[in-house]
Order: sequence, then structure tokens, then C-alpha cells
Amino acid sequence: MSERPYHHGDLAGALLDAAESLVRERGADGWSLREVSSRVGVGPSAAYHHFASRDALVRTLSGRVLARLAEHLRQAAARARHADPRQRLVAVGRGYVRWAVADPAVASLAFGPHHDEPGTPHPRDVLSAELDRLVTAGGLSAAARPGAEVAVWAAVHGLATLLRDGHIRLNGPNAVDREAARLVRAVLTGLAATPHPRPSRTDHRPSGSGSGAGITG
Amino acid sequence: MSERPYHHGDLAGALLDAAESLVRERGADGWSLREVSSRVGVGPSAAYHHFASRDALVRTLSGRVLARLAEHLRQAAARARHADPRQRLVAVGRGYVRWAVADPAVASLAFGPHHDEPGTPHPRDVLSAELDRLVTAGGLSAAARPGAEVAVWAAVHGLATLLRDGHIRLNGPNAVDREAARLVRAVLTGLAATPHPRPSRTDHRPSGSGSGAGITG
DNA sequence: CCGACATCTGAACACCGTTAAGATCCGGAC
DNA sequence: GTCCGGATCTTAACGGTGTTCAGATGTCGG
Repeated sequence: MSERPYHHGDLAGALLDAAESLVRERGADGWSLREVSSRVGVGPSAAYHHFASRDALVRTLSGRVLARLAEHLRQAAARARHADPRQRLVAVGRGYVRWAVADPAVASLAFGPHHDEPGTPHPRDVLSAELDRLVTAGGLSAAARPGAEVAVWAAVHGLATLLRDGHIRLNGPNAVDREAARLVRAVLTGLAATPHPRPSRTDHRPSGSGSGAGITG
Repeated sequence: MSERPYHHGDLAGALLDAAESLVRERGADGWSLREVSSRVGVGPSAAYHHFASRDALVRTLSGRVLARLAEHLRQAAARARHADPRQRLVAVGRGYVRWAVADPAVASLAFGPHHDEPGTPHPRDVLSAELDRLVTAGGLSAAARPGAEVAVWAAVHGLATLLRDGHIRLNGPNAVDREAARLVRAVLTGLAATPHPRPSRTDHRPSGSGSGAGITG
């Protein structure tokens, strides 16, 4: 039973591993369920006993990758020198961008338009935790804290995305590091300096696309 | 010849229009070349006399959409009240994010991982132009100008992307506006306040993934 | 030993992007 | 006016895709 057991030990895990390798080799969409299955040594329909569809496999893989990234960022924060909360956030941002650039296809898949798998660690959470730490250390007013995670996540994610998709090119990896650090620092000092964006009494207006821009034509 | 001329007047344009509609209806990838062709009333292979492949059609469509967005942002800047360069940049950022949220599928396609079509207007350029305007108005030091477009583009693009893919949810369109404005303002004041990220003598180190992070395992 | 159950197989379906060979139409040269 | 060349579209086909379904195969508790 050692050569080719009929019951594969962990087909789901093997499929996820193979899919991730294939993504890394051929791009976020340059692979097929059939190829993944055949690489694992199994028929194409076997996968459907573990994943409802190809998309479900992608979602699960995305969750796995995101959890790994979150743990990686947590460690990057912990390794930051001097335990300065600001420096920790810079380290997290740098790690985020580095990761996307180093593994663009996997990053692209991980942040695809899927609803997040609930219950798994997420990079967003480590950003939030580090921002909380910054507030308790006095580096950011509590008044400026709400929504701050949106701002720094957006900044970091935007840089990562634009670099990963080739819309921005920088000379070498340390230029990437430098730009990421500058961006995080800028957002943090900017958030600290700006008073507040007027919370506004009631926030939900009709919610229809009433005052929308609408280029669409 | 009015009913169904054998030579379609502008097949390429019609295909692009149909593809854009289909993208809007079913998502950035929820359509096929065959469906686009059949909607235009033409066989599937007819498209290959105007586009080398489905991907080429996507690239062309992306260029068209990006050019439209650029023009839209230019007008948004021009419409900004008081002609304050800062306010103009806020207006551009807001327009960018609004657009992505209002037309998420098209936005997703437009910013896909294609190389940009050369020679067509690009949103990046209007950001650059507005940043130049900010410098000449004294709102940003010339020393801080280089690379500033990367920072503000990253911030705005990140917010747009995260909102469009559902990774961040906000209550209603004016919450989106407010967050976009806050983000742009934060980045601008942060860039103005930060001295400089040490340009560094030579920038290109071995460029191999030497000091890379490498989560990949 | 046997039956229940999870697991995987093999064949099939409709659809996809892409290519090749041929029919059709248009515009310009004579 | 006629004819021809080239652009334009059609029909048919190829291999590959996600997905489904009936059945074969292994595992395990009774």
C-alpha cells in the first residue's frame, strides 16, 4: 500500500499544494483543475469530493496563503528593532510589499475577489494590532485611530498591487523597501497630523448610487 | 444593406463595446470571446481578424477604459472648488475610488496584469500633473516630489482595490468619499512633513532575491 | 465475513480559445 | 461595365476546460 494507495492520505492538502506550485509556475490563472489533479496522480473528478468547485479550491488556497502571510507579518513586527511601534508598522508594511513582489502570482490569487474565509488569520488583523500598539504608545491619538487601519492597509496594499502587476517599476528590491517605508511613515504622520474627517451625524444616506460619479458612458 | 451588412462597419469597436457590457454584467472574467462575438452577431473566429487573441482584446479594452478614467479625473480636478492644488488632488483621489466602486468589474479588468498600451492617457499621468501643480504652488517641497506619485497612487489605488474586491466594506458612498479624502490628505501632509528617504548613492544591488523575505514554504 | 461508507475512476456533456480553408462582399483598375 | 485583389466573415474542426454521474475499489466497524 506504500506505492499508490487507493485512498490518498490527504488529497485535499495535496491538491492545494499542487495548485499553489502551479500558480507559482504559471500565474494565478495559468492552471487547470485537471492539471492539478493529474499532478497529484488522480482523476479530474476526484477533486470534487473535497472541493465543491474549482473556485472553492481557490478560496481555500487563498485562506491558507493569507494566514501564512499574517503569521509572517506578525513575526516581521516582532523582529523590528527598538520595539518602536512606528518601526514595527514600517516593518509590517515592508514585509507585505516584499511578499507581494517576491511571489506575485500567489499574492494575486490570495487577494482575488473572493469573500474571505471566516475564522482564519488575516494580514488586516496584524495591521490593526500594530496600530493599537501605536495608540497606546502615544504615537497616534485615539481620536485618529478609527479607520486608520483602512488608510495604512490601502496604502500598503496599493503599492504591493501596483508593483506586483507591473504598473510601477522600481530599481531593485531596496528601492521597494525604501518606497514602502516612506509610504507607511507618510500615512502615519499624516493621520496623526490631520484632526479628524468629521465623523458626520448619520452616515448611511439612501445608499443608492444617487450622487455617484458614473463615467460609465 | 441596412439590415445586416456583410462587412460590419466597425467590428473591432463593436466587439469592445460588447465585451465591456458583458464585463459589467458578469464580472471581469465571466464572459467568453464566443459570447461577445455572438452578441455582435458574428462568428467566433471573426474577432481574430481584429484582435490577435482574447487577451489582446482585453488589453485594448483596458487601454480604452483607462484613457476614459484619466479624462474623467482630469475633469474632476478642474471642477475642484477654489483651485487649491491640495483640494484638486483630493478630488482626483475621490474620483478614482468612486469610479472603482461604481464599476468594479470594469475597473478590475482595466487594472489587470497587462502591460499598459503605450501612447494612451493614463490616470497616473493626471496624478503626476496635479502633484507638479502642488509643488509649484508651494504645497510640497521639490525635494519631496520625486516618487510622490508612487505614494499617492498606491494609497488611492489600494483603497479602490480593497473596496472593489470587497475586502473592505464602508457604510454608503459618502463614507467612501470621506475615507478617500482622508487618505489623500494624510499622504500629502505626510510626504510634506517627512524630510526625505535618503536617495542612496547607487540603487541597484545584485537584484537577485538575496535579502528577500521568502515566506514561500 | 460482510455490509456500509468514503473514496476514486471513466465516460460523457457543453463550452472554451484558437486555427484553417473557403465563401462573400467591396473598391479600384482597366 | 467588368474583373480582380484584398479585406471580411463563415463553417468546421482541434484540443482542452469545468463539471456531473454511474459505478468500481478500497477501508473499516460489526
